Amino acid sequence: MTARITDVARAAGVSASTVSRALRGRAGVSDEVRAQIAAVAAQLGYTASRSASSLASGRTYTIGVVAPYIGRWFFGTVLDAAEQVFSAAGYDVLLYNLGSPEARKRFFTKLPVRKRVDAVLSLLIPDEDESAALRSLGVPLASTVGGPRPGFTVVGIDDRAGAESAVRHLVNLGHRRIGMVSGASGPLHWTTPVDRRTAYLHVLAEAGIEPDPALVADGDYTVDGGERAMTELLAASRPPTAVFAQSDEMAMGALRALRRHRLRVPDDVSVVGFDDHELADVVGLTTVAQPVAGQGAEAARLLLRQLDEPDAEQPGHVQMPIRLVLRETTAPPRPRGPQ
Amino acid sequence: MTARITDVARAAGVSASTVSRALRGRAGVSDEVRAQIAAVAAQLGYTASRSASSLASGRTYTIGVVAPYIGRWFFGTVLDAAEQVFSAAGYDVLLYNLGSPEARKRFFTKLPVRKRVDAVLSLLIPDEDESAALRSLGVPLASTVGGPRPGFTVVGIDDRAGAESAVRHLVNLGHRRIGMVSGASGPLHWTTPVDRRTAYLHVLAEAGIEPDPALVADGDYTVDGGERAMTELLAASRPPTAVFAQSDEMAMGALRALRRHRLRVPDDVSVVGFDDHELADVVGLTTVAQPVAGQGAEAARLLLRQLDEPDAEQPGHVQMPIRLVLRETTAPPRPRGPQ
DNA sequence: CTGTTAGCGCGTTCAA
DNA sequence: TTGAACGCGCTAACAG
Repeated sequence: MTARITDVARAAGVSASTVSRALRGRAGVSDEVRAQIAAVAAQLGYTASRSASSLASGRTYTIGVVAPYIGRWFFGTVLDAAEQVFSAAGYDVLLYNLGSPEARKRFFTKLPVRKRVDAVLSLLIPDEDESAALRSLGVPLASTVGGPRPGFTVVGIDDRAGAESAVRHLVNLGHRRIGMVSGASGPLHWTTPVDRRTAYLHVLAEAGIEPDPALVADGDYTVDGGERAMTELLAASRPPTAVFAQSDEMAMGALRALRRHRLRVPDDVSVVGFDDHELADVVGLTTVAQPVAGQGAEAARLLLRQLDEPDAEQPGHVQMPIRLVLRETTAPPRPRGPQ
Repeated sequence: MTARITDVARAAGVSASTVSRALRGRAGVSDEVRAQIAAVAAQLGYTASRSASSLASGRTYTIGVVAPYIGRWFFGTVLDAAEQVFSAAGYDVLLYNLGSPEARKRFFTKLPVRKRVDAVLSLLIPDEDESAALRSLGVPLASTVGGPRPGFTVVGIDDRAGAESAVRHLVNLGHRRIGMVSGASGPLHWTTPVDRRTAYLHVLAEAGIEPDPALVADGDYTVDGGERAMTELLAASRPPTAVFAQSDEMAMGALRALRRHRLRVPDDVSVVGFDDHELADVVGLTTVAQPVAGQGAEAARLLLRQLDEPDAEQPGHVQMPIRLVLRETTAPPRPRGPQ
């Protein structure tokens, strides 16, 4: 079997406590003894059992990360960046993928992270009960999505400002019939789509454009959903000359739908996305760029800092910069519109 | 604090052992006592401490997943699917993102999963030493990449057949100057790019085409790398009329490079990818489709079966189906080639 | 600076 | 069917 702490202690001719102190870099061990122990431990291939040490110390050196749909670019990228920060600091990551309602319910009722993690990073927006459940863990909490919430350190962007810049861009190009492929309107307590919709309506009002319900469709934050939504918009009696998609993946689905309808972008229809997806550049998508990996890394760092200095002041909300990236899917409307 | 097993025992008027047995569904507890205990536990919000129970039992109900670059579509998708299978079976997932050489080295020397996981799923191809390190954990091992390896259950595809079908497609269209954007040729012991390269050379030989080293460039499995590689190929004295990219992400980078050079696809240059990325459809990319999520889910299932029935026969290698998907980035070469 | 003692919260014998 | 005793491997508090 694998070596235990007493094996190292015996081989080094010291007590188990000394080995423990030496290996964890705690003070109170002479340099030579420490070096000796390190050598013996390395030779025996000794690693302290996390179960045992966390049982004894109460610290787990593990961070719980809860996410919906890891396969989605946005979440995968955030997770990737956060994981790097955590593991560089010696923390492991316990991942919970809560895409399905059952998985989500199971997680929040059983709360398998209880006593298993030192902190939680949430990539999803919990509702009131879920928030309370997380707070009951008694560990630092952070999130990279949604607005400020009590008990959480939230690293996000100004969704309204971002969406406004996208829609305003279309207005400035001269579009009047501006559609929107919105995010999931489902039971998720997701403020993002709401904020972006508010921004959309706000800019239309500002420009004196009457909103048309037939020009808004739900794209469920997926490529396929975006395609369906765009198809729906194109079926309107007076289809849009420009569309704001609340995510790049939906925007790409919209592009696919347009291609299938033999409509040209941006000649017939302009499209703006949101995220600056890794592949947005490939398809020439105009979009609102946000620092996705940056948000994951920053949230991770803030969590680690809370762990290191529990008493230090913590920002409740950090806002990262956004910017409109102009590419090739937007242009002024054609004189007479599509068809 | 959170309730411990003795709290439940006291409240239910039984001993801790009985609570333990009752809650884990072990035999030897009367139905009424079991129901009573379940009620009390639920009311107290009791969940057994994973640290304590794994220390006592040796089982962790945790699976370690090691991956490079979770942010990459392929790995994110595999991970997503695998996680769903694991969590549905009551297992947690410990994620290790080993993108950087330092992270990778740290992981394999310290082996933080020792005594922490019941099994390991590897999304990367370990070299000999790394394989040995994983085997030394003494737990079931599975992988979704590369070829068969001792000690591992590998769920993969026939890389050679897949690459051959892609290159043969180009040959059949009439192309003679066929380039390749290959995968990382770095220190990773990654048999995939080697297999795909072998297939490429094999098909060329079969067609009586002399391979030209100037028509092969390394794209590092990234979009940016694919763009660089394509740019390199275009700088050749006689550039290719068709290109096989070893991944869709590199193919998309190649498309971007072509667009920047004002070359049209497929009129000037044909492009074939590999993976059938979620967005391949959006850009109309012809590619070799493989069941990515399917591989993750299947590997996870095989791992769980090994945990349930340690003595059952296990397949060492499972091959999933592939197929060439024809879209719009491939066509016969123009009579006189580009320029 | 180092060793000894006493748990951390469970699961698992063994008796009853 | 149940309970008491023990130990999983480690860290923390206390001596020395």
